[in-house]
Amino acid sequence: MWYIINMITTFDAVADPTRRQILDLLRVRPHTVNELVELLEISQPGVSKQLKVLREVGLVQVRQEAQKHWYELRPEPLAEVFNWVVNYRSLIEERYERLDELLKTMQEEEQNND
Amino acid sequence: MWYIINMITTFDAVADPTRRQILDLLRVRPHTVNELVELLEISQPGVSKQLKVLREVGLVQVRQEAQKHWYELRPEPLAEVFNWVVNYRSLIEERYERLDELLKTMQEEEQNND
DNA sequence: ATCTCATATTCCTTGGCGGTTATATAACCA
DNA sequence: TGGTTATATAACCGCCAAGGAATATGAGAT
Repeated sequence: MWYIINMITTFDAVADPTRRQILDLLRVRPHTVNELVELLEISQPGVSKQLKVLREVGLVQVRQEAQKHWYELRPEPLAEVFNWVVNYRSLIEERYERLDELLKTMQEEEQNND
Repeated sequence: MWYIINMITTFDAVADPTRRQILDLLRVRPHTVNELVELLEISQPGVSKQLKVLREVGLVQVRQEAQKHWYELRPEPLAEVFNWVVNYRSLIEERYERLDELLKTMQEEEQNND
């Protein structure tokens, strides 16, 4: 008998602001847990827990060096998010372009009113 | 006295698979609630609830036509997600490129072994 | 007015999440 | 060995989300 329980996805992982913050920090360079604890504003167990989540979805990996655990980014799973949202890219930009045009039109009309 | 309560973000909105499914459907064309109910596998109140969430973050808008409510996509808020994940784009692709190179190297070595 | 169709809202249950404190583990040091 | 540093795990709490069933609202149709 199999129970499929609650597999967390990459989308879930990046939905949490703390975890995004961690990823943004690891994008710069690997950090130890304590370094992250000092940079974030949650307790050490809190950080360890979020790191565990990130590990489970494969977004980070650990390199142990004596007592220190260096966490580093594994960006690959973000491809899923990127590939999803990129489908909307043209729509997003299209609207911006239309907005640009609207603003231009308004400016021109304003000038014509002088 | 101010209570800042639980503002849902665009990231939260797209973290839910049902809501992503709705967005993907609305990307094709506007849909009524009942159309979505038939395409998704949750109850009508369930759909209405997710649409409310999407409305709150500005990802959809409604156009009412008699009893029918046409929901259509408002992609703008996705820019936030896109702009975040795009920072990782080079990292993702870099890795893929390295993988490509590795595969090429392996193939070449294999040929050399003939 | 009443009936029906389309949608929203309310109330409820279940379950998990993000955070905490306390404790365990593990590696190094003296 | 005992002590210290670094991290993980356990137990717990408060909160809210996702979904369903029942009900309300609202807009035609007759």
